[in-house]
Amino acid sequence: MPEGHTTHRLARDLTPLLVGRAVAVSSPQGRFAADAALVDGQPMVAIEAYGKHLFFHFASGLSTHVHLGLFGKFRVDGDGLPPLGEVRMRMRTDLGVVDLAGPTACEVGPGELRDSIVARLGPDPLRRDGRRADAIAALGSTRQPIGGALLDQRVIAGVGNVFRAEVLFVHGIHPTVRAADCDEPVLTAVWETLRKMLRAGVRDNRIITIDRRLLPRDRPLRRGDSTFVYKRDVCLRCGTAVQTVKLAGRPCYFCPACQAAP
DNA sequence: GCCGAATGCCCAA
DNA sequence: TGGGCCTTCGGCG
Repeated sequence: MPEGHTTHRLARDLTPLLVGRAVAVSSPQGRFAADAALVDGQPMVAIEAYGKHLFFHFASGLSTHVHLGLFGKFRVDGDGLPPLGEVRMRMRTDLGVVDLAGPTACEVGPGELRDSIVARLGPDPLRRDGRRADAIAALGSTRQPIGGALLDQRVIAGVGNVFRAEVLFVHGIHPTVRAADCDEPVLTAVWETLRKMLRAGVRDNRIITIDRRLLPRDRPLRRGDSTFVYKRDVCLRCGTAVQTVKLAGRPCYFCPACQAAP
């Protein structure tokens, strides 16, 4: 379930297990073996989340960069679950074992690696240094439709296909509206809603974007309802058939009744 | 067993 | 813009 909230939650959860301890790093599956050797046994000094990227910083100045992609998963041992699959990276401390399977990226590099990755990212609404003004400037100066711009990690880091659809729904914005044509107060509100949604995602460790205050009082909620439009057949608020439009190469769900066409 | 889809993204044309 | 890659899982034979 990797959007930006996932990395921040992982940073939070893994910190007490790994940070301040010597970490044995290995690659049972093998593909990460050469890189693992570069940091094996070193003390970890910090875990950093930036958008959908994770950095495990070691005392030597080297860091492991991880991007989960669509399928990557971490697992902490001790819960007796079935095997995770091919374990690309294993980190072991005196407190336990952390396994990583299926990442898009898992590599060790110097501080410059981290900096070059971060340089490609826009502000992260979950970080203290995530500047709203930077996001608004980027949205205001792109020719992209807002539904495309929101998936662009150079504009805002950490937004994925669920949050883009849901935030546009909340503000009644049709995904094909040009970002630059939205008024600044609207873009400001979009940023603030994303921040709220992402924070809730960190708290809940899953994406639940629905807000009862935005629904008719008599609208029944079913068990499992977690979004207004994302991957739904009908709009949670009004029942109109949900449509999709391909933006940034991926289907963007929207309600044609609640989100007025441009 | 095979196929397609899935909260992502890179790269070649 | 399309294909490839990372992996799992459910639906369909």
